[in-house]
Amino acid sequence: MSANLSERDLLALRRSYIFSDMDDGQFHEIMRHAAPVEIAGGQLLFGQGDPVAAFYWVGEGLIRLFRSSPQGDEKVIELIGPGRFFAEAALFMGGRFPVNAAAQVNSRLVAVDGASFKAWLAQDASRCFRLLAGMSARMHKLVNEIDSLTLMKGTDRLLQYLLDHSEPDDSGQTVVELEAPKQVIASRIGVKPETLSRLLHKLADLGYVEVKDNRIVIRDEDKLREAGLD
Amino acid sequence: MSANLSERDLLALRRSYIFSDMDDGQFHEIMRHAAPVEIAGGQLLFGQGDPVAAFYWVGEGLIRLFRSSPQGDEKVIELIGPGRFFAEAALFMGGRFPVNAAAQVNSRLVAVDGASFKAWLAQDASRCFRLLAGMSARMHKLVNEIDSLTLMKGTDRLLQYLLDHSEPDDSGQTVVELEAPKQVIASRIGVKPETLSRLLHKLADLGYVEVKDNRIVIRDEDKLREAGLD
DNA sequence: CGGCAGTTTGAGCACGATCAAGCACAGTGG
DNA sequence: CCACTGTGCTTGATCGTGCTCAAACTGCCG
Repeated sequence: MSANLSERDLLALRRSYIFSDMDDGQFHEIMRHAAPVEIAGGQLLFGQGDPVAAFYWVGEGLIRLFRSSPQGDEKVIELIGPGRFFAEAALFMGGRFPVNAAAQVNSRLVAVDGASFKAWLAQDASRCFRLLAGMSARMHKLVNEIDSLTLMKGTDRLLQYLLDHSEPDDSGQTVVELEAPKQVIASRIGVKPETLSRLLHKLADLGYVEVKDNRIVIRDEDKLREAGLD
Repeated sequence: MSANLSERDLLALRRSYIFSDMDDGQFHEIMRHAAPVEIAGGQLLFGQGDPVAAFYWVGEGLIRLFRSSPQGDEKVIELIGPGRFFAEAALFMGGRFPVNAAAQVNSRLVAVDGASFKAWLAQDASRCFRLLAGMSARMHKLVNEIDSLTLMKGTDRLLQYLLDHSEPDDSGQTVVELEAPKQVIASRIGVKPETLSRLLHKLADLGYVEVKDNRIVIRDEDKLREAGLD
């Protein structure tokens, strides 16, 4: 691998949870084993079961991690946006990716060579601790996911998703900009596209939200938060 | 903590994935910070949100890791039997347990002090690698769990559970001994107890299995494995 | 014997899936 | 420029899995 990484990406990686707090020498040493990757929207980056050669950091774009069933249905496990890593855990998992990864839109990634990274990790236990913490956090999210898939209904999961992704707008409103097409969001929250459509409509009818394409305005955040809904 | 651990448990721990391949000195050093824990069936070991002081190894018995909903329903995330660790990951997760843990039956555990363990880990990166591998494996299982909760129906999950837990019998039959009461297994596979009862009955009617209390004899393993069921 | 927990069985219902049609919009080619 | 096509989303009608509520049954223990 060579180091054709942009200055901007190097800076961002430098501040990431894995590589922060280290001197320039160390950082450039590991970046010698990192390479930029451009991938077009819709393309598969790797498939479940593929051998693991590297892990990735997202500079720009959106990566969809998903499982697919023999029947062709797919379940979106996670959507990975700019500034985040994915597949670090796979390095330690027997050499095979446990999920598929595809670009949702044109994306710019950085691939960090797995073997080099492991060698670099092995030099200092404190480096491992960051990784352990990152993996723990991800495990926690997975447990939450299992929790909400079993203990909650579709509506509740949608509400949770909306509240998790809501942000104050420049005009002072609380807004969710859907990061991907509705069908992908549907899979993410564990319902079919038709159902998501109906759920959004229901919330709109009840006056809780306003839906306009990918933009969802939250009318009454507190009411949503308490709502067990009917 | 003091070291009142039984010789048998020490030996077993010595061979566990975390502590194998190390000399006696190292091992006894860390075991000075381990303590035996006896817990009666039904008792709560720790609750979700409790501060993490230690992680555990099961010598004998069965521990139920679960989440509970505001409505009082609970979802069993995992059942941990003899020879396995749990809550190692929680050490790195901001100091709070992400799930509840209760003894399913009277159990004998070993609690390993978290702070001491982390200090011990920090001395050598290769120790971290074992832990990373263990956590990766657990993450993989969680992803599988999400997968089957969304992509499969109750019957399929039951079949998967049965096949995963089946063992050859002394009399040559393939048998599953349910490790816990049916209601717990039901929660584990993501259905209500009533539903599990009906599903088992259906499989029995179809001639795939024979159910007698906690003992399930698998009639035709291959047929089960292929069966998408009707 | 009565009480209790775990399990089973039954009847009805609700959530969400499925199947199918229709709509809006963008890109393409005649 | 306008049909033609494809894609994403919506809407409607129907169906099925699994939940809810309720009652009865079992084995177990006081």
